[in-house]
Amino acid sequence: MLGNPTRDRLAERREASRREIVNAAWSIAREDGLAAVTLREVAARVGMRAPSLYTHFESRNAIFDAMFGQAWRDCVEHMNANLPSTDDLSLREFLKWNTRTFFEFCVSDIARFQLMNQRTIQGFEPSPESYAPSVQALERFREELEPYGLSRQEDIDLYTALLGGLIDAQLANDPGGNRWEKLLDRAVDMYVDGLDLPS
Amino acid sequence: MLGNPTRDRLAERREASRREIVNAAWSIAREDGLAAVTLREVAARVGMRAPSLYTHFESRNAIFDAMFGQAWRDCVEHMNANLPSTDDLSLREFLKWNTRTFFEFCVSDIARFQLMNQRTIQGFEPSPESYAPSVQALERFREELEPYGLSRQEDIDLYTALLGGLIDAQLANDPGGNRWEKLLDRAVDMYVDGLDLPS
DNA sequence: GTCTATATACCGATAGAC
DNA sequence: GTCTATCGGTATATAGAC
Repeated sequence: MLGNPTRDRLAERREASRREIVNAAWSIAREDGLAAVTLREVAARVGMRAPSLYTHFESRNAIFDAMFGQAWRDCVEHMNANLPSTDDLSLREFLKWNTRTFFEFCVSDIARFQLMNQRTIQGFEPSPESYAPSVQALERFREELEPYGLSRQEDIDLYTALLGGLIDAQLANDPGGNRWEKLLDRAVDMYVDGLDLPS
Repeated sequence: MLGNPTRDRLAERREASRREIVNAAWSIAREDGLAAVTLREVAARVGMRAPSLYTHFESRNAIFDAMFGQAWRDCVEHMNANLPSTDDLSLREFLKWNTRTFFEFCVSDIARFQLMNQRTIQGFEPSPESYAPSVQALERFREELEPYGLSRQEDIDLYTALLGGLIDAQLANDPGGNRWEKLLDRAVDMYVDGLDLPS
């Protein structure tokens, strides 16, 4: 039955409705936080009543699940869209690029960051499908570090803690500012200088 | 009227009730998270009905406020109780002590850490009185760094981001484990080596 | 696919008796 | 100071008409 035009149109409309619902959920989350994403409010923004959402999502958490997957796909896309012009970077230069690009993606949308990296919605666990893009992003990062000889788990753990700490501090203590953003290059220099890479 | 024995006993009983309520709230938070701290559940654990709590606290957030203040007072106390045996420490040694001691305090109680350092309860803002101990803790930390010549805001910001990132990573990705705990000394070495202190 | 109506289960907070 | 009773609101989710 693949290629049946009627079914294609139906599938398209169905997918469009899901997209519209997810977009409405994002707009609420950005304005009033993730907790404010209620079925009533989402439905109101797409011109529906709350129960109608169950036609498109099986639960409220299923909406968060779609948002979670999209956030990480967007993150990968954002990294791809901002690749350095040359691929002949030193480790230091690569990490500075990675740090700044990921930092800016996270800081530009607090609600998205909370959904991606914190556990702010109780009872929500991303499904394996939605979790996949985040695993892919981390795996790709590891592969990019490999040529530099940076493959020890402790080295990578220290970097992720440092990067996460900078993002957290910026969002928690100076949202909209640049108090920690301006420390990014220095932080990477400090990190790289402290590395003891295997020959 | 100070020293009136009747009034003293009443004040003591009143304070004991408040303590009991706060303790019940902590036990709920540790077991099921901060969001599970409802007036009904707190009341049940102290053998009351929910409305009776209003005799001791003017609102649910007032309970969180008391918890917030207590958490930071306990933090200061924990740091004091674990002071190094000698006060003749190098900056490196001092920061290693500070990092480990604060890290262990935070990691030992996730709910408390979330209340202290994250914004997980919407609509809750600590009162000035409850906020005071946290300001005091940070101010004291700055004073302890001063003799080492470490007083630039960027230097301190980088340290707080690093420390917070390590704690966050530990709690989020390896709760109960030591994957980031074992990186603490290395992180401080990296940080101190990267400092450029003014003569 | 969307609706109305409702089920079910909570929540924080208040009034007023005792 | 604690209680019962309740207010007024929230939420997710389901049943069944259209």
